[in-house]
Amino acid sequence: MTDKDAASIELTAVIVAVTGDEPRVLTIRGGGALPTGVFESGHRSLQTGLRSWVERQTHHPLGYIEQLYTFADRDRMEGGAGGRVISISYLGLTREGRASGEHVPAWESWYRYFPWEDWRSGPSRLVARVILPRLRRWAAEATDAATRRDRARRIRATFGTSEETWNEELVLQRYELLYEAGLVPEAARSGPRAEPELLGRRMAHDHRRILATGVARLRAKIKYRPVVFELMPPSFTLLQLQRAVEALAGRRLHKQNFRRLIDQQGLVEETGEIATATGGRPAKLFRFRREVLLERAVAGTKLPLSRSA
Amino acid sequence: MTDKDAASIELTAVIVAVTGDEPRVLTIRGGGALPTGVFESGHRSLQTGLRSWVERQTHHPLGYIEQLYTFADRDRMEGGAGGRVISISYLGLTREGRASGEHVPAWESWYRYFPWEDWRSGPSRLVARVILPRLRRWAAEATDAATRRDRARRIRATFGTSEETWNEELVLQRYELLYEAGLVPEAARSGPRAEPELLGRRMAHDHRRILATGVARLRAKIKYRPVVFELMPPSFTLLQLQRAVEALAGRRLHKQNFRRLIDQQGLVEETGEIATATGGRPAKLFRFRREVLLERAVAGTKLPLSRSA
DNA sequence: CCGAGAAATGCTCGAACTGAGCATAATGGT
DNA sequence: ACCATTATGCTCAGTTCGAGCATTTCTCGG
Repeated sequence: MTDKDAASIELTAVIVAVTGDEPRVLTIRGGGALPTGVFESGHRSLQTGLRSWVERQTHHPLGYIEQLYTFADRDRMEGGAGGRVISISYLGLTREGRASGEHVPAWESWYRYFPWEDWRSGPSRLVARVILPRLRRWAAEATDAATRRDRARRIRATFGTSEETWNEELVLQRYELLYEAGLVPEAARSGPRAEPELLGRRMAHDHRRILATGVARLRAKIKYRPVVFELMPPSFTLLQLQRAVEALAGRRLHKQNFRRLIDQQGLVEETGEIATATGGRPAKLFRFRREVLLERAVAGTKLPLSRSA
Repeated sequence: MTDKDAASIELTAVIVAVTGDEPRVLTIRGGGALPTGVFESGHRSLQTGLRSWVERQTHHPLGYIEQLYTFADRDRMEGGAGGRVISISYLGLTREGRASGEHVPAWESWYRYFPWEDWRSGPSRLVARVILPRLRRWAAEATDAATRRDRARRIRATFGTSEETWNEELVLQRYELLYEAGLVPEAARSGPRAEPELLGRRMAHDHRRILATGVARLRAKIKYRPVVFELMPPSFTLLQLQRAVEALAGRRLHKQNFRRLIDQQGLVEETGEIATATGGRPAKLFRFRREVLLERAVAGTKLPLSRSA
């Protein structure tokens, strides 16, 4: 390779936990950035490089990890030193611990960065009162009629038109639409707006985009893989489990049906113990049946297979 | 960044088409490698870099593209020149065209690389007669009892025990298991075996692993996104469509139910024309309703949502 | 001790979806 | 005209899914 084409590899982590019914993400610099570090020649693999960075910066051990996405078209060549930056991001799940370190690590609710993504108390008022009006203005101000129609369509596709059509997985598409419409601070060329954090707290570089990617991936994944359990304590009540899923999905679930779903899947077993007072009738405690991760690689088909010939 | 930590970025493409009821992948060097190139400082983005490489090497235009995975722990530092290689892979879908170029591009059936993945004519005989016996021997030869049990479990989990438990999505896991068991040539330290290509043709570097990743991703994706249509001609019969899906999934589908599924989803519309003689009664021709890609971001939930409060 | 409030659990019911397969309709070939 | 082959329509029963009623068990304020 020639020096000209060499790149520096940056590892960025989206580490998620759920505490107090809130989905949290591990941040540094007082919530302004995700844990990040350079992939060094001494690291054995991407994963080990990432683990060592996160642990160095936050003193927090990681559990489950999966690769998220690799970004390269990021437009910051500030230093001018030449050479581009490739950013490889990972999604990690863990239970919140006490993070510490010189980089001021902290667990922040991810809704602080995407306040419009929380529909747990019904349709987001922020979407209805602020975002949609502004987006519609943006759509209307296009000079080209085709562009206007296309913008309107994208607004409809990503933000839906009602609680039934809201699709909680489109986190990234929504963020990118807001970005394109110039409604998030990262996109504004001018100085800070007069509305601090109304449309979510900004983060350094493209970290908010990476976070959106992580949230979207996790919201999709909880539907077909038993990953929520990575975020739960060793034993928990079914309501606690439901609250964790709701925190991630940003939506309320039907209690009885949620329970039916869980035990149909045989993912948990009773510990035999009872949760002391949770406000009403005491609840049975359950634990995750880790064996299922080994038994079945899970996931069912959706194709109409035909029986053997 | 210090020079020591700089890396060269390699782009690798898994380009897929379906022709003659076979899933094909675009290769170079006579089928021995995937189209690859260095991500140069002149490329605007990863995607454009990839497109330019593939088009230069194969003279073939690309349609749909998505990022697959980023590999770094590849163990070839042959040149010793220092600096590592990061390999960013992409999955592309297109219709087969005449590829050409100095690199000898060619469309190869992907089952040439993974012959055990084709179950369209019932349970793979290769799996039953060759693979499972060898894997079981490998499992049995472990000295540690726990290792033996674990190997047996992994064999069961990835290869299943019958046609009903075969999971076509586990392409990567199966390849990696075979690799670990030393059954694929890439893993063998010694020279070529006496069984040319019995367990699939080998490819340069880790290209077969990348291909496995692509096949797995595509097999998963056809179930929840209308991506097959990227591989179809402008108009087609429902049987052609079914054969394409079967080619990708490596399994036979139930004809009537497949049709029901397709039109329930409203993905196609009649062109009004009739296919001339396909061996039996003439079939209606259909076209993909591209609008659906815009309308719905698709995908349904699986969470038991509760109605508005 | 009594009644209200909050949760935990059990169950039911009808609508929608799925897996399998029977039956009939068109064509080309022998 | 009969056969092989593919296209299409429809049926039927088993399962899954969305909603919601009914009961059970605790805690807490009076």
